[in-house]
Amino acid sequence: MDSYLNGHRVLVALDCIIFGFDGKSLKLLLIKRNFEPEVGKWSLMGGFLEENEALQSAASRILFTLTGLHNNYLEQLQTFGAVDRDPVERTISVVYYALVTIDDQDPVTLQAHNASWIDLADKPALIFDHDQMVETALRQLRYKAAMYPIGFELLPEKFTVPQLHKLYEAIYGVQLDRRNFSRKVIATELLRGTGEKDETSLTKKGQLYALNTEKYQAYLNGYATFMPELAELAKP
Amino acid sequence: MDSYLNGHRVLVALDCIIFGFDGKSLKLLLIKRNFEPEVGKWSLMGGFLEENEALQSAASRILFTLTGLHNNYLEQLQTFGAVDRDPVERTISVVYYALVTIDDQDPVTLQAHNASWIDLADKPALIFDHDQMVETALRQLRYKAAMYPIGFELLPEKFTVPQLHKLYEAIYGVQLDRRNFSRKVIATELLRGTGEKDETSLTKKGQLYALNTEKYQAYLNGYATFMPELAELAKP
DNA sequence: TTGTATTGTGTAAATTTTACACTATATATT
DNA sequence: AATATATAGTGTAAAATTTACACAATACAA
Repeated sequence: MDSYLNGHRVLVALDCIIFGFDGKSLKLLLIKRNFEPEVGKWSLMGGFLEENEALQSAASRILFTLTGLHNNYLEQLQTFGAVDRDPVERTISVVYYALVTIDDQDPVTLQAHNASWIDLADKPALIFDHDQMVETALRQLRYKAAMYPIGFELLPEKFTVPQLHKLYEAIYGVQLDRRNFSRKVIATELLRGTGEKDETSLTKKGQLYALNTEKYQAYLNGYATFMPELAELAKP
Repeated sequence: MDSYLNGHRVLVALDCIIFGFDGKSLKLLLIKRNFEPEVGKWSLMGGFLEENEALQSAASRILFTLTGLHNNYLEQLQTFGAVDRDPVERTISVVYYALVTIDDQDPVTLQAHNASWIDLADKPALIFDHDQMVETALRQLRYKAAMYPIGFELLPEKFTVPQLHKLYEAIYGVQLDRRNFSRKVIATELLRGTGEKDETSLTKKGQLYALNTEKYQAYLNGYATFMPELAELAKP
């Protein structure tokens, strides 16, 4: 068998939801389009699947193009396939979401693509079905960040427990008791004390921790659930 | 803008994991292929996306073709996009999973496709990346069935609590305390007593319940989490 | 030195989960 | 008809977890 005859072949788009955290709120990397179609409107970063390119590689390429970053957390979310989702031509879009550290960005690359970090709360309306993609991605992030400690992917290498606490409040949009949260995180044994303190603080300086990478891998492989009670917040 | 020039267009396959429950164990509807490629081997039911057809509609069509059923629980799982996943031609496959009641099947349609219900524990090796699809689907089913009461989609209209209990044990592959499970399910208010009893039982006949559809909708919309503690069993 | 903001530790009440004893119903067997 | 066996259904207490909040420690500014 050489090929499937009579098959209908379609253009495969990829769109990427890029999450970041600035210490206060959850952010999205969005682009104000300086190209067709829908020039002037806001959208996710996207592209098309190329010949001899795996989906995951294509998503990785698109993320790299915009941010200059490799090896970030990048996971497939879902594929959007309404017939008229793109008025230009029938496409399906395979959507990925990425977690990146905002500081690691190359500002020149960002500016070249007319991209900026937007507070999730201030998100403008996006083109096509991109709003729905963001909604789905946030739900998936909430689920994954409860089951696995992937939130760390949004923080710099060294961080304090209060920073982690603010991150999780931002992800779930709720208040979490600071003291109970701290104890729970410490109990996971995911943190390795560095002995350093957060010198940027204006008040009491918190202890800086780094990720215990072995434990982290164990958690990713299902060794235990990171914060099971948060999974309930990943609902419609 | 009339079309995207220079874009690479690919064949979009769809594959469908169909779960069923026979009262004892979780089953998969698999086909022993009587057509090319990979004739004679086991695989999931699949097909190709057609022109002017939404992904969800295509999945629904494929499910209907095999089972004669409409309006089943059918949810998109993930898209598989390795370059060489199909040796015949480069394709990507959008995978859906369905929950159906085994009794509702049309045996003639099943036989025409050479399809049979196989115990999940006895699953033969499948073609291409279909084994991986099944593994991912089972994980997703475990997650969803913990958060939302979708397990009911696998049971007949009227069922007893012990039947539901056996179903959940089959889904998660663990023993769940019969008595605690029963109380927890009753507490969800998802069950409406019918006053009838399970006459097929050889010993004490259990009370037959039906689903409270309003509550069911509420749970699907995030009103509450069905069985949060089971979510932890949805891990690699 | 005092006031304010934040970090970090202690602890008890409330809730949920877990484990298991016991009763009830139906059929088969003696 | 009595007894044995299997499954359905109810009760309850111990264990574990979650939640709520008191209090102490650190850093800087006024």
